[in-house]
Amino acid sequence: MLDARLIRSNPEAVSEALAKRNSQISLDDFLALDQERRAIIQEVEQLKNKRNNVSQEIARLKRDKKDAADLIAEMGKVSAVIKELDDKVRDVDKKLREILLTLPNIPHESVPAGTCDADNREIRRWGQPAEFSFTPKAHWDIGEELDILDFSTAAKVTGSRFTFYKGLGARLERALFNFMLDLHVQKHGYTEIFPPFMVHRHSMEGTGQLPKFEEDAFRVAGTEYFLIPTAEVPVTNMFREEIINEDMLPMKYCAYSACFRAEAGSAGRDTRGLIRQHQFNKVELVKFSKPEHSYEELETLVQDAEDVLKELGLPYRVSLLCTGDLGFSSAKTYDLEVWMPSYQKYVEISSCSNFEDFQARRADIRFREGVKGKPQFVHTLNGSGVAVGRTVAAILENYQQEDGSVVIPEKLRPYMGGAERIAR
RNA sequence: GGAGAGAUGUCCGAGUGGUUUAUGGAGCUGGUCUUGAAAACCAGUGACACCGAAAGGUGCCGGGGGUUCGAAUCCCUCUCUCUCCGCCA
Repeated sequence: MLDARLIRSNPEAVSEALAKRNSQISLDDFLALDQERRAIIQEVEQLKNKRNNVSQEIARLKRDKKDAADLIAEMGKVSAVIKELDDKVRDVDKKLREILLTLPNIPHESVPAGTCDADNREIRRWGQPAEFSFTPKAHWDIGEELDILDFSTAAKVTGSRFTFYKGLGARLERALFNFMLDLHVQKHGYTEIFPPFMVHRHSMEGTGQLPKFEEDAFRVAGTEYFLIPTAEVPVTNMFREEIINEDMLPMKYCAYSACFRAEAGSAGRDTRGLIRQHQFNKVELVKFSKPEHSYEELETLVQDAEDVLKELGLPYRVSLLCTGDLGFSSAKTYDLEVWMPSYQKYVEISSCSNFEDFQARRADIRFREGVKGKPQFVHTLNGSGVAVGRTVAAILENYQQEDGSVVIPEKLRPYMGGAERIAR
């Protein structure tokens, strides 16, 4: 959520910034409502002041056993007007908030201008894509041939875009998120969280999934609960409506969770394999930072996510998203893309963003500077550390052997009961 | 799911319609005393949001709505917490 004061004082700059991210939004309605709101408030507060004073006067008269009928009658009218104006303010406030909730974040100045992913800027690469002496297979074929991934049974039991993992496949999935959690907790100093997998509407609003993207989420019928699309939602909202002590910052959390996404509008895209599922596992990194340090925190967050891929020996690149490709809530995002031999390209496996105070303002997450300082909004950041299903896909494809077996990355073997290879 | 109790400022905790526009304590800040600290004593300090150029004003006692000239206090409703019962991993 953007600061209403910023829009009020600098509307041209705001609409310019929003235009850069393909968001042609007029702020005229907002500005008109904002002005109306302040006019009504001034009027109604004067009346309330009068009412408060006269009520004291009535109390005094009653104590002295004097007649107050005239004043009471007069205040009856004043109160009726106050009620009317209060209703108006409430109505205008609601409209203003609705507008604010649909405005995306303003991109950071270091974000390149652009309209789509072709305009994203590659920052660095790590690792060499493996040369195969044979034609590498896609992970869904590898997985089915090894009998560790079963898509058709999942389709029978649940539907498309779900998967059964079996045997060492299931073990690999579990090994990966345990490995990732240990890495972030022990090496990178994050505090581990195991969050609820459902949240209420306000939390979804707090991190920016709602109200605009409701069709992307799964809602539990008959309830107000949503299945979380990422652990970012429950973990960031842990501190909703809180004022954090300055000396607690920065705070770093990592959380495993299953993630649920309706993938509305993705029909026909990545229909095979593990890349685009309605349910997948992910280890998420979440940071709360003081504003002046949030961009340093973003860089280390990206490095922490990269470390997962380095330890697993998976070639990847880091790209900086352009203004047009930026997520709704984000001010700046780096994507980590892992090399996927069957695609012959890099595929997104992590997305690391600084939301600045956009989420904090929606969820009301603040901190206090010093003992007497005024509370101000924190900056929130998060990134996948990393998506587990896509990591399985990447391992199967990058570590596949000519005989159809898959070598297990060394760092993962302790988590796999010492197994070195998955074979038929 | 049933029955009951509760939610007040950073914390504890008073307060059932008008000198409460929130009592008292703890805490916090400063001071006295002390070699220093603690204790004691004295003084100060009350969240947060909004409107306003400012002076100042308005709102806020879990959330929302209502009654009233006036609500922390009365009514309705929702959420959460606790106790007991039932059910359950």
